[in-house]
Amino acid sequence: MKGHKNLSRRERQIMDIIYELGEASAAQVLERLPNPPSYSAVRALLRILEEKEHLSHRQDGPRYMFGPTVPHKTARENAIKHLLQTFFDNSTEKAVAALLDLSEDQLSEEDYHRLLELIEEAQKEGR
Amino acid sequence: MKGHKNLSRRERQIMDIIYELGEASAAQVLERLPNPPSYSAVRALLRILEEKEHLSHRQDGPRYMFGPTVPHKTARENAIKHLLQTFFDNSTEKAVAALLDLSEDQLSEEDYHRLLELIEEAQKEGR
DNA sequence: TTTAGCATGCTAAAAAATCAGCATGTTTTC
DNA sequence: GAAAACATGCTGATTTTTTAGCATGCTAAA
Repeated sequence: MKGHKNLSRRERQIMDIIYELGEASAAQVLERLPNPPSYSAVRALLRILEEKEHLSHRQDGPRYMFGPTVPHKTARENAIKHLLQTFFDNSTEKAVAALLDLSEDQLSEEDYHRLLELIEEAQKEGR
Repeated sequence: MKGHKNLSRRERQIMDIIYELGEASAAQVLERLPNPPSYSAVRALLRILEEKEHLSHRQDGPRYMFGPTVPHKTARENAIKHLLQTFFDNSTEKAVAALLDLSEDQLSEEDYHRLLELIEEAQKEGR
């Protein structure tokens, strides 16, 4: 019953923002929402997400800061799995290829070096 | 106004299924939907997605086969961009690392070899 | 301490999404 | 060729989502 799969449109948008920021206040979320609704509406959704246990909050001075219930790493993994299944036929290679293709222009010589090391290390550990 | 961002829950589930399969009939979609609704409901949603121009159909004998309007490659790229931004701080390296970490067990010696080649090639082309 | 600025909780209305049913047409099977 | 199986188009009702508004409390500044 859990997972991102059962979130509504707005709920998902909000979760994405919070994953991106790590944690966020209602105002921060509002700032980044496309077609932003009222401040009230955002708070209502945050409350709902908290009821569904996708978020929890801590008090930060006068305001609430909302963060994900699921650890960042877990959420990441789930997101990757879903991406692999939906678009890459569960092939790690295809995904890496697309990733490289997409960011080719922005990668420096050193970046490539680090990537090579990354793979060599993974290879060793795999033994 | 486009993009996956404005899709409702069911719409998104359906689009994911269709991206995964390439194209699909109403029956195929129904088979794979979590908490599957009626056949009628699925068809209604497919019609809506077609109105919004996320899908189009072709006749395949007696039935309709629905496929994405946006080319698979473009959809992929958008999905990756979104993932990078939401979970990886727009860092290709972090994403590759997570990808390797996730599928470590399933990668053979040869797979690693191909990955290395992939990166070396990208590096050359980048010059 | 009084006031202005924000914050929250709660509620109810408006809008959108989701669903199922019926009428109908076309293959396919017997 | 009749019937069963399966397809579509369309429509209207239900449910969920999304929204804004109001009452209230806390913080900080004048």
